Amino acid sequence: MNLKTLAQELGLSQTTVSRALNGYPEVNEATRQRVQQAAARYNYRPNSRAKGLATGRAMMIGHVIPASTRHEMVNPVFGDFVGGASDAYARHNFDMMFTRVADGNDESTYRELKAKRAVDGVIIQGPLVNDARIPLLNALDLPFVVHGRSSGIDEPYSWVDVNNKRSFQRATEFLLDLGHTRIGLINGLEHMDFAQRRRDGYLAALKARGIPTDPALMRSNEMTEVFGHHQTRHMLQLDAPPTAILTSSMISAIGVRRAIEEAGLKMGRDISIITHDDELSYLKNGQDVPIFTATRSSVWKAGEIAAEMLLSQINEPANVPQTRLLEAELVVGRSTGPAPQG
Amino acid sequence: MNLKTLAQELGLSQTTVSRALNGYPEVNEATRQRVQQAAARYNYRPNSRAKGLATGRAMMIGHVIPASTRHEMVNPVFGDFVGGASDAYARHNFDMMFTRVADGNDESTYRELKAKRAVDGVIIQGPLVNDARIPLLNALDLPFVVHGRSSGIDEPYSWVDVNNKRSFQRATEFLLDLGHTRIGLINGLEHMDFAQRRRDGYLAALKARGIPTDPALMRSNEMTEVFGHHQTRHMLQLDAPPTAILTSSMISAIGVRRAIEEAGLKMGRDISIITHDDELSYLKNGQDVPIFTATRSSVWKAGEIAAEMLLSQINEPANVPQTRLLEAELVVGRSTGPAPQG
DNA sequence: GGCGATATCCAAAGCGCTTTGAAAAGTGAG
DNA sequence: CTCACTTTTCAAAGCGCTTTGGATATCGCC
Repeated sequence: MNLKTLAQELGLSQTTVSRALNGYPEVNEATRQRVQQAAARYNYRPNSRAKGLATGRAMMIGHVIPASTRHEMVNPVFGDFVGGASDAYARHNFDMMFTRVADGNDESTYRELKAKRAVDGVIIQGPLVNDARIPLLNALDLPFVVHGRSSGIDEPYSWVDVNNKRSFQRATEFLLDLGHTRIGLINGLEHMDFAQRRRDGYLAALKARGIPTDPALMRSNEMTEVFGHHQTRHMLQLDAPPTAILTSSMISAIGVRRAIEEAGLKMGRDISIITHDDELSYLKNGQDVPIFTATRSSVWKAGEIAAEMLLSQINEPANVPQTRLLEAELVVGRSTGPAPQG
Repeated sequence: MNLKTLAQELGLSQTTVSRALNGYPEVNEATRQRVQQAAARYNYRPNSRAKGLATGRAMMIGHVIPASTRHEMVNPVFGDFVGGASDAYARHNFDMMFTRVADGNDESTYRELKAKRAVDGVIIQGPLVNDARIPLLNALDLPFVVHGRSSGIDEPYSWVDVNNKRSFQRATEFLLDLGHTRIGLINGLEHMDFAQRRRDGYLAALKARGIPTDPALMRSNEMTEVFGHHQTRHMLQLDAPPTAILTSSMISAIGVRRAIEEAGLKMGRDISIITHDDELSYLKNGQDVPIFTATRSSVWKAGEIAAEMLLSQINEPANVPQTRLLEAELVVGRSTGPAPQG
């Protein structure tokens, strides 16, 4: 069923039928009813490609996923962010498109997306320090919103980010207040912008109290369970092991806990943990009382906000760029306690 | 830049330019070179909607995600499957589209996808027992492949599945051979088809050895870490606690292990665990020697296979339906050992 | 030198929609 | 009953591509 035959069926022109369905005022209310009923009866939906061609709108948002690290697509943080975004898209009748791209082909992928007019805008996830995608997309004039920020980029762009520096600074101060002075940091990959900001927060808090930093206590890598476990085991074997560990994700925190328990220590008594908690849907931090003391900020929510921002910019290109800085809350769980005496 | 102006620029007709770029033979090789170079120079890409309208192909595969359970999209199994699928799509220049759908609106969503011609085919994930989507899609005549099967559906359809029954039967037999007779089953939601098949395998193995089944040892729910932990704690408090536990996912196995360790028991000595391991990219089962003994089958790979199957059906509607049953391997890790004497 | 076959290119139609500009129908005042 | 307006409908152009059915140029061969 298409417009043409539907119009014939109704004895009307395509114009009138189209307008009736799209809510234009210049069509008699009675006719509109007739048209809508017929459309429902025949289960008519305008062909999305034809409509897109005529309107110039794709009604589609692109997400580009680097294939480099398999993890990216599969990363639970990624999943939750995308879940939130797609809620927003659904509200506006947009769809989301995923393109996996071989390593290093980002640029041509974005160019292609633009040239093909496949999407109305894109979301950038996991920005690096000095991320080349930002100047590229600005140059391409393709609407975009970044989840996170990119240190070193001067030009304006739209972003939604958590105040990573502040939240890790607060978490570190919290541990310092409990008397901890040897605090480990198990962080994400160093070239990721968020990891750098978290480290900055950690360092700032230590510096403010005149606590020296120890490179042996600062590790960064992809935040898997195994990584958390591995690094914790190493740190515990140091001559002066940490009494507290700060980690960048719940997943690695699970590994940290595992290493602690394997060492016969008790979390929250012998050694404290604070983790960043993205409030992942399938990885809840305990039921009522959180297992881990955590800096908490919902990445699902961030996805919604970023998507709404992007859609608003597509509709109103005037109000670009927009930015939004979210503050993480510091929630106290059972994984922190006063530094052990000794 | 579009075909028309590119053709003008070259002093050729749109026909020739189009054919040159699409590799048709009836164009002089020299001209083709000229055209390709010009296309590259202007960074020309055919407008995907126009192309789709002309060809009737969307070059897009749909994935519909029920919003009911937030978990769905975020579920790591989902993520890995989709990762594998998108690898296959990328090879064939297809893109993937995600539509989140409010609970219970599946039917209208699929109808709409069909009517709008938004996609060339869809993938069904997480089939239930007697899943209504299968007859619907058959009726709609929209190409689809199911990841898993649906017991109770008679009509033919294409699927890719792991031999869940057999693999859990083998795992159970393995435990029985080690002398275990009280074996717990921590399974996925009962209305999920895979959970039912796994239970069947478990029951078949017990029955073959004349071991009575105990409902107190069979639990099913969404497979979170917390669920594994919670159920294990309960089971360990029984008068006759299990000496082995079979669980349906690595994530809940982690919870199982936590409960075991909290109880002061040692995994692999006091109590054995076998888990199903989907070989999730970010949740590896140990490095060289697996942590958990596991029935192993890569869900990433399954995604690739399902996607290839769907694409082949789109190109060749004749060879429908196809099916593919994957056998899981049983890999021995450090989580199993002989049943403790007692 | 002419003829059929082949290689190369082109004009125009068509995919299914939106939207412009105009026509037809209806309305109320004079 | 007319005229000026508003309301309602329509024909046709256009979005950017593919593809059909020719047209034109080239070639081998007798």
